[in-house]
Amino acid sequence: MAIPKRVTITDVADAAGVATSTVSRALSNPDRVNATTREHILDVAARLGYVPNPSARAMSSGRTHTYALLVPDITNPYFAGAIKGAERAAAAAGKTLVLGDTQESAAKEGELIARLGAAVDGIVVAAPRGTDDDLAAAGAAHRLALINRTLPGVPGVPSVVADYDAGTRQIVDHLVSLGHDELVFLGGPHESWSGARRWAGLRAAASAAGIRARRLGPYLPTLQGGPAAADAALAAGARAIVCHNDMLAIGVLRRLAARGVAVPDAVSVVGFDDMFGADFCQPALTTLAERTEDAGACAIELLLRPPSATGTAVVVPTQLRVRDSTGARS
Amino acid sequence: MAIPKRVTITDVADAAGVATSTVSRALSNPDRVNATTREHILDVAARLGYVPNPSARAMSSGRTHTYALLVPDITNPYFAGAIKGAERAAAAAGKTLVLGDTQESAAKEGELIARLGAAVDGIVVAAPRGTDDDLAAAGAAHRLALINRTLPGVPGVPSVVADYDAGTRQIVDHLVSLGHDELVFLGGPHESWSGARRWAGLRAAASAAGIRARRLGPYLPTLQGGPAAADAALAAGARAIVCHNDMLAIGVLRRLAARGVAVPDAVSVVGFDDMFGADFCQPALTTLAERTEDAGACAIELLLRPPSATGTAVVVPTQLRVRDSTGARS
DNA sequence: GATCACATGGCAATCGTTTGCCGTTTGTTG
DNA sequence: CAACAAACGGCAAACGATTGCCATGTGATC
Repeated sequence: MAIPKRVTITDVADAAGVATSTVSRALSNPDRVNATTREHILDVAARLGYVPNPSARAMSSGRTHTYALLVPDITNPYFAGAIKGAERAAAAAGKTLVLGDTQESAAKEGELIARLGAAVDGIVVAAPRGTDDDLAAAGAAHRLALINRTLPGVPGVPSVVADYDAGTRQIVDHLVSLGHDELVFLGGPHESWSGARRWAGLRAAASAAGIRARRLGPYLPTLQGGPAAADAALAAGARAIVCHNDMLAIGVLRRLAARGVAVPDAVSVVGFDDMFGADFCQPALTTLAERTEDAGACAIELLLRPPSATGTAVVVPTQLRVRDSTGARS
Repeated sequence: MAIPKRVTITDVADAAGVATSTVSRALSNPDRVNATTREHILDVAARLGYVPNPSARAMSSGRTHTYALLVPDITNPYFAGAIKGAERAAAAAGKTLVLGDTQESAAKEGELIARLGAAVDGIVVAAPRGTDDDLAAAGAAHRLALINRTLPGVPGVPSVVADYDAGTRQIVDHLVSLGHDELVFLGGPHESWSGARRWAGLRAAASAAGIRARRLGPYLPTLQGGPAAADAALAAGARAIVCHNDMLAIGVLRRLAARGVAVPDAVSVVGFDDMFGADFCQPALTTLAERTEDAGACAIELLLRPPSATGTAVVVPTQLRVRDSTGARS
């Protein structure tokens, strides 16, 4: 099973009777050669099955045409959208996407950035776990773009964030329209940047709407966090519960069902993310959808653009998906 | 925001007062240099923050230390496990994983193989969409490994497959023990290799157990396929339904619920994959789990190994997860 | 008809690393 | 103490592409 020797640019040049430089230009700088010559070279290249060697290309040009996407946990469906979007944007631009799983660890994240930094033209970090300083340092050494995190005061590191302000307002408006006059937020880990934004948004929106908002937690942002969170919410007399994310929300739903609490009749539950499964859990979850696919694509596009001196923060809209887990206050 | 110039092996060599070859060997061939020298070089390298340039390394050594994983649809949670496993195995070996989404298309799959083939040391194709000929050709040009597909008669292309024979036997045994004496299989697309294996296994197991097995379909292997599939199964008088995969099974569950058919009291439903969400849909789905994470890791490991002349087919076990969607025959 | 500009293609240096080969040093052995 | 081998480190040639610079040829312009 010998791997056939690869066809190099020299082979093409020889076969076409031109110099390698001409072949190179015919392929990557079409205006630089005569149309006839180019046709001929392209023909020969196609006939020989020539595929440029990316490493060699990277060596001389300095660009690898490869981008990296780092996520805290690949299996978390929340990130599947971002991965898909990034892959789509990269593929559309003829770029390659490499994927890294940081295992929710700031250390692993830093390691990956250092290791991949040399191999790619830019790195997208989704929901970064590192500190602002970590990220600023990384941003100084590599092209970086962030998803759901901003780096205030650090120019040159663009980011894409979900519009939590508008989103949380939608949540509050929805609950208010159902007759609720207070909500309980079941928070996730304190370090979570998006968690902080979600709570800040909820609090502001609640205050604007004249209803009360309380925060409990932190809880594990997973199914396993559900029981503790649900019990605490019930103990606090909650009628409207907003959860840090859908995983927790679904965990809460299960606990409520186990305890015989009717949703949405006795208690309303809202999640964040519109994660895969949010529509087929029982009852189907009302949740704030984030268009993570657009966010992923957008982050890659930010890196494809020439670096902008001023750090951009693209805001992607969010939408409340009203399903069956929210209802009129009892 | 100038990207600082990267430290090269020459810088390290100069700073350490040795030749570049020595630095190179100190890093990648430790036994070839004196321990003292190596220590010194490693120190200097660390102090300077030297990171080897992967492209340059690839140029001279021919190995990129990068592997590709191609999946039909990144957002399909079924593949999340394989992605995670592959990433884990690659990271453990100090390798980089690049990800490709073939969008369920044989053409895109072929394109990606051709484009990435030059950039990686090996490619894992999960649930390949290409024909046997396509894959054999690709396998001749690149190191390839397949997940859930075999290439009979083509040596040199190893694969990892789920143990559907044992798995379907478990399903049938489970149904039989619940008093069922026939089952209806709601099939997915005809081209699906695993679909064919699943049906073949079910049929054989059913025949061995002395119960009847019928196949309906093909249906869309998605939530959207549910209504048509469920209606057909009901029309056929099914009491035990086995679905091509969990997505379809959940679609079927929803349709049954909508039609007021009690699960598992009136009808039992079984899926394949133990996909994310199978445990929190309503009722929780009995399904055959595939350990896709192990499969992904295993596929990468097959590529990490020196090429074996004889194509291997690693079989990873499957397990039936009995939940709430199956019950005694009514 | 001389001059000039531009289009075109070739030469050769370069990117950062690996690795085959060779020279030197050092230690071992008879 | 001579002879030899092993250990170690350096030189320089690859690897396959890009790209700055130069040489040539062509047509346009005065």
